[in-house]
Amino acid sequence: MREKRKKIKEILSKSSVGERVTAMGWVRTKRESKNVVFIAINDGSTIDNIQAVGDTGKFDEALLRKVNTGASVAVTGELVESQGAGQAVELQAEIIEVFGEANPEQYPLQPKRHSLEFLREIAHLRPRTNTFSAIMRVRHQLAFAVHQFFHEKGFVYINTPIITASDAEGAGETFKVTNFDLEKLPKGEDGKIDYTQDFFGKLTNLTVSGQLEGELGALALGEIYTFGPTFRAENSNTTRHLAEFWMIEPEMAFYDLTDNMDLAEEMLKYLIKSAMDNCQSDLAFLDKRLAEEEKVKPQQERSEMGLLERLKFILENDFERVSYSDAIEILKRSKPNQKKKFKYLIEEWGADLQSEHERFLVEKHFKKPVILYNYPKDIKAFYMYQNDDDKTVAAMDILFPGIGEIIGGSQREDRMDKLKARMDQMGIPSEELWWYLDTRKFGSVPHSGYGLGFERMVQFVTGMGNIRDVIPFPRTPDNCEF
RNA sequence: UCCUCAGUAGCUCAGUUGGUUAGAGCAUCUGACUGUUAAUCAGAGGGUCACUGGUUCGAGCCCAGUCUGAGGAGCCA
Repeated sequence: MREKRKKIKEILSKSSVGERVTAMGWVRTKRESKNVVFIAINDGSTIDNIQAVGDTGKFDEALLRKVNTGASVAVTGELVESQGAGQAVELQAEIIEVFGEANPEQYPLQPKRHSLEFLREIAHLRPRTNTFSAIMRVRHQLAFAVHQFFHEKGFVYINTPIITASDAEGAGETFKVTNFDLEKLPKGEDGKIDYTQDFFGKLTNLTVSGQLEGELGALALGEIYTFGPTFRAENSNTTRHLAEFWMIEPEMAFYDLTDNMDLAEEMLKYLIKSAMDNCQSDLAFLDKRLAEEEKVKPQQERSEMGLLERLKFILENDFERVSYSDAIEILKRSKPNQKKKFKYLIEEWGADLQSEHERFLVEKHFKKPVILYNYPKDIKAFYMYQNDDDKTVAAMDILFPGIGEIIGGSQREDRMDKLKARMDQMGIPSEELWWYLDTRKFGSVPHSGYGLGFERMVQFVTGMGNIRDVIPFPRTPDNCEF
């Protein structure tokens, strides 16, 4: 008879020698010699495997033949002190049951190192690897910590719509939402598609940001946040872009830009600390993984700090806060600019900062996270608060080493006349956003908010170089498998 | 979308100046082994050299196109 199943994490941390337990999970490796068989089992509850040991003679040969890498099993037996090195305790197997076999000639995951590119092609199985199960557990911890952080601060979690009609946010290309028969689109007399016949009676798309609706919440509940999926139909093929990603967007009434930066920095540190406190074994594994990956790289490309070191460094240091104008001065005087090493040279105030400039500031100049604020209004969105200098808006971007922009936010323009004027200037149809403008018409208050790309955060904490490896099933141009 | 690089066994890769029958490690299978840690040792099987066309007496290698992947850029979180 088997015992009630215990998770391997519990067995390894809470069970004591002499206890009879049942572990269930997937076989990582089986090592067999004449008299003894060792089975490493993992159930996803922890990065660590439990080693089951069995006397070969006690088990049916046909049964043992089914116990291969990838097979799912239940093993019952006494927890004993391990005779071998590598683990403190092991399971002395009395009963071995096989739930599902995994044909070793066909099962793609071998007990060896696989490339991340190969694992991406088998995304349905990759959570069974050490690396991906560790990433997924850290991802969970970070998501949980997001809710915990805002909850502790009295923020209200609101769900903003995923289908929206406003096309005015200007945050990139959208995916259309329709129930039209695409083979037979209804057309008006002018030959254009007649959206009044569509499901919502107008053109709709998947959300590119919950911010505008989030502001509505903040201007009633005080402090809110959203945490939901976001969709961008940009044809971006980079290590930090997805067509479908998760974004955290807090929005706070009575916060100015400084309050906004303070909150963002505190939140990022809270999330990192939460992962470090609760995912020690996973982060230790990822730290080692990254170190091994770096070893192969040429000296120049190696990062100065290991993963854990880097995370600790973030916790212990204040982010550098630099105005856009100061950043431009620093860049102008910088070596790569003087020696014309930048692809885009910084010549005058007003230039948009390219990745190479952001990387220089974060990775070379300050060597720590940087918050850039007060950007030229012409390179930023219509809803940002217009500063008195008439040139800049109260925007802020938080830049992280290796990731680039992890947070983008601003104090919002709360003055109706200023907002309306800016919308007209930038060609944003204010009729469509009548509900947004209403919040400025009735009881407007200073308020701020920002957006955190969740996957970029997971990337930073896990040390993964490609954003496609920190989401279970990545959606990118030309790829919607699984 | 643009630029660069790559595609050879299930996986990771080597393959010389274009020259006979395409190689290794791991994985798999068979056997050996009294406690292994990605076990070890011996042997075996495994290939549309991404695809299409071209050059050549001869192409994995050269040329053109296509597809796929990666890195970078732009866009951004």
